[in-house]
Amino acid sequence: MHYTRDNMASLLRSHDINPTHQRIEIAHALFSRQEHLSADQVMAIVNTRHSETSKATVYNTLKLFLEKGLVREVIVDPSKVFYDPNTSAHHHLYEVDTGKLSDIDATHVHISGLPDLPAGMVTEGIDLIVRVRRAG
Amino acid sequence: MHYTRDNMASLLRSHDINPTHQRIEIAHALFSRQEHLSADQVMAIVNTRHSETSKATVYNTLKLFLEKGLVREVIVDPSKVFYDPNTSAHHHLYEVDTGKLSDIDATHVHISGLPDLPAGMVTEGIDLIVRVRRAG
DNA sequence: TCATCGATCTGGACTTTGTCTAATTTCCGG
DNA sequence: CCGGAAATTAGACAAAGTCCAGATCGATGA
Ligand SMILES: [Mn+2]
Ligand SMILES: [Mn+2]
Ligand SMILES: [Zn+2]
Ligand SMILES: [Zn+2]
Repeated sequence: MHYTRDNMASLLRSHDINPTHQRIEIAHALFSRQEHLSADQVMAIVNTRHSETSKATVYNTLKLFLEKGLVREVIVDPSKVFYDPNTSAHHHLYEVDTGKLSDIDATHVHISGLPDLPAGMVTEGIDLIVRVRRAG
Repeated sequence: MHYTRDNMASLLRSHDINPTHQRIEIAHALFSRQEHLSADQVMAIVNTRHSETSKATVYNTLKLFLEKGLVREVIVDPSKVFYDPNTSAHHHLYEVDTGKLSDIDATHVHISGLPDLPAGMVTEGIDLIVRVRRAG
């Protein structure tokens, strides 16, 4: 599977998102890299060649992608949100010095002993973040 | 154990923090409530009677408490950091609709199968956040 | 008591991230 | 082509947090 802009259009349609030029570029930025990007980083990538997409559209589009389940939010840095094209169950390793964020496959990770949820509540997600730093 | 201001002064000294009026008030706000508070909330509590403590001091003091290990940061809401007077190992339950944050005792929670850390890295902490919302 | 001086506190300017809105542009069916 | 809905835009705005130069505090010792 190649992350062409045509494939991005199909991906968007399959998530019930009308594929526009800007949405395709933003999806392409995220999916072709398979990295965790902030809104600012997406903005910079999308506007490298020439300015094409406004700040408002970048924020609106990322929120739309999130609602439609195309991407996931990662809240780990107190100053900005990261958007994650990987929506399969996984956890995160965060290097606090550098801000580098990487995935931890969830298939071998087991979490047990969590208490029952409060009545009438349903789990939206379980985020596990391993914060690491250089030894010394 | 009563959370008097005198006890706050001792607590601060035991963490190598010079106990000033402002620091005692801020510590008292956190420890007497045993709640997760944002900087803004601390500011409001400390200045209820009459304005005593500036924004800069609230932020500086919370950062100092964090460095000295007196409180812990909880990063769960994309728009603000929460400060936690409970520094024992525990996890968090976050109600995404209301913003309500509560503790999950870690003694019965087991996490297994995490991969080895990258070489030269040491764990600073493992944050487990259960995000919940109203069913329906 | 009083002067001194390092530590602390302060107002307010500034930055960054994100939101909002009214106006414009694009897209598409008829 | 035309009309309307959907999408995009610039830029004003808001909230959280940082920074700094100057004011203040409070322990010390003359
Ligand atoms: Mn282009
Ligand atoms: Mn008071
Ligand atoms: Zn990820
Ligand atoms: Zn807690």
